[in-house]
Amino acid sequence: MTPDEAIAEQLRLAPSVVAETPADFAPRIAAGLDVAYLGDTGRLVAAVACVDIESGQVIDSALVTGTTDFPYVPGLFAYRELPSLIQALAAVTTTPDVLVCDGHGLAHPRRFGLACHLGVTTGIPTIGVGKNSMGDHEPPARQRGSWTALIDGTDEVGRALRTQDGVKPIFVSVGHRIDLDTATALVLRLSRKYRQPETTRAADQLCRQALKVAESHPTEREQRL
DNA sequence: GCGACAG
DNA sequence: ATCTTGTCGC
Repeated sequence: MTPDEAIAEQLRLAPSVVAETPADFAPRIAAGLDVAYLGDTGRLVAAVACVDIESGQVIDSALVTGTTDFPYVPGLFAYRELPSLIQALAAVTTTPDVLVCDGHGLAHPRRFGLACHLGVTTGIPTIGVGKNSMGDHEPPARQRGSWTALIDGTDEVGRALRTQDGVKPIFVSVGHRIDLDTATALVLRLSRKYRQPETTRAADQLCRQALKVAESHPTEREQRL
């Protein structure tokens, strides 16, 4: 698929995002998803970490190695990462109640970031969490839990959320089947001690760990060179 | 036209 | 994302 085709697909899928929380939503397990890359080889590692929301402990996880041919294009992360993330999700034995993804949801130029794509594809309530924003926002108050609106044009596409006192905010947006208030509250709850939620931290750690293993495991073709 | 631009 | 040591602070 070309970038132009990907953009067309995003525009086609964007209307299927549901920004409302199911009536029976009472999440017990949140899954964090992340990807790490091996240089510019196109090889990557995708991780899913299932976290018990109440205790904050990792109860299950999965790792997958894969490759990508799609280039890095801001706004088109899904076409780089989604296939591997779906595989990692399939490899986990636990069924998460909500996904917390590395990257924005509705806080996206076409209102269809990675978190929306992941949510619409899986049907699971999904939240987008980014470390950087594209939209405008006022800095939230210094205290943990304070937030300001994240604006793109005239739309409120997400929130700049302060997860720890005096720490740089993270950016929360709706992925699918959740509302912004619920998403914000859950991300804050998952961010117990650090800037990022435990879900993201756990998935990130798994990826880095796996990267080291992969580096010591050259591909067959690389061995012949 | 030019720069900026989630991971 | 990734390349990278020490260092300032709670």
